[in-house]
Amino acid sequence: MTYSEENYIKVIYHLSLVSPKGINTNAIAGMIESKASSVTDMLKKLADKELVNYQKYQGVTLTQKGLHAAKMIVRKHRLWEVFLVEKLDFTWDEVHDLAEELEHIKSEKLINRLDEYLGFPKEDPHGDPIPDRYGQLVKVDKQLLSEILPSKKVICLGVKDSSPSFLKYLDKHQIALGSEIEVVNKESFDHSLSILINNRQILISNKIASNLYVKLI
Amino acid sequence: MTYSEENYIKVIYHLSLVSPKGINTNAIAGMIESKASSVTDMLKKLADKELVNYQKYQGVTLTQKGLHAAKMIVRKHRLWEVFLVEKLDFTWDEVHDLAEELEHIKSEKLINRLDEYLGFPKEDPHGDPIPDRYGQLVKVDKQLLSEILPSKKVICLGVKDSSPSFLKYLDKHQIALGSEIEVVNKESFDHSLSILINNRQILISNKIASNLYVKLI
DNA sequence: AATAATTTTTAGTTTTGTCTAAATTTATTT
DNA sequence: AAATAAATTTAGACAAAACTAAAAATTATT
Ligand SMILES: [Mn+2]
Ligand SMILES: [Mn+2]
Ligand SMILES: [Mn+2]
Ligand SMILES: [Mn+2]
Repeated sequence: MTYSEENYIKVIYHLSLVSPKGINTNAIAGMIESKASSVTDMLKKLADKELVNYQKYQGVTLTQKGLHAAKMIVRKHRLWEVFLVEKLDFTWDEVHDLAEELEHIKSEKLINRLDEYLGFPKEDPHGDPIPDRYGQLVKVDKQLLSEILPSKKVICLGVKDSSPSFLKYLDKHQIALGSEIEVVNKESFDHSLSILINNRQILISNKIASNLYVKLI
Repeated sequence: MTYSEENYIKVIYHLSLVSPKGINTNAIAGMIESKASSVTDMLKKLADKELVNYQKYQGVTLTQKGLHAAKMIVRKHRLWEVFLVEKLDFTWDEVHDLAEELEHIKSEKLINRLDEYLGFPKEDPHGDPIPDRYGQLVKVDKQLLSEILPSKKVICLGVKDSSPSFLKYLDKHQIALGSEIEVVNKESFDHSLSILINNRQILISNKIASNLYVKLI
């Protein structure tokens, strides 16, 4: 598999988690920052290699083989992110782009050794699950903070958006994975939230709240 | 710089160390396992980017810019090799091919953090020097074992050939970096050597001896 | 100095992955 | 059910990096 093929497979995988039916050409083009015609070309190639099920105009799904390949790329991406944060002291907003490169290094042995070296982590620095060497992953039950009712207490488990700007916002407000948050009030007009975190009460917008994964304590 | 351009620059650098005059098209083609015509095409491109000095039929040399780029690639290659051996328990015969991939990961910050994490090593697992972040490298005075006179004692510093087959040969005969070797006898007919290592006397061919770097104790 | 051998370059293709523009299919409105 | 809009595919082109075969330049040999 080429670098480019791997990126397509990974994007189709991520889109499949959100909408389990056939994935649109345009959705893929959007994620990969290319044009629909380029996507069509690639889908034919991936179908030839039996990595995707593709029929003209009908969208695309991963085959078993494609799904496994995708999980292995995600595994590599997330293990490298853990390495960068845990061992090389990178911050959680710095690692994604680097992992985009590192995820294409082709060696099962390397990634399994890295996994072992890191102590077989189950989650990456953004709270996303890391598939094991067989593609198995632990699905933790999480909700978006925006869905939590007032007076409930939650613990922060992960982020939906892992862009540097969002992560830096969280750092600034001292919201980290593991933080305890109490929803004090929900504003019905704009769906903003008053939350209690680290004994301080702060106001966050709905956009923030709908990008934070939490679970009830 | 593309993956391929980086490989060419690195090969020209390695060839320059052996013969400091202009590097031949064919020599490059041999190292990179491509054809002379492909090399000519690439040399034009590298000259456009001011990474090499190139004039038709006159061979090629690295510019200052090209030399620095080459050293940074070699730095990355060798630091990754150290990482794989020191942290992930790879053997010295397993790491070269992996480092060929890892050396293309583009991040100064990553490589400088890795350098720090590894304790700023001066040499890679094969005894080759690691350029620092400015391209500076410590040149250790070493000779080939084949040039050592009988009855002299040396310490093993590195390998010239770092192919898995040669490295495995050394492992099998318990010759490692740091090993003490005494040259007992040199056979004038085939230039093979009798050496004393780990209190055992063994016979090694000239080919082996001329791929082992040593220094007199 | 002329010829032969070797090396290097040029010319013309190929493959991969991308693009634009046009054509086709599917979905949405009127 | 047409007509219109949107999504998707096809056709044709291009750049990167490789190739083969032929031409040109350099080097070695007679
Ligand atoms: Mn990431
Ligand atoms: Mn992540
Ligand atoms: Mn190496
Ligand atoms: Mn090495």
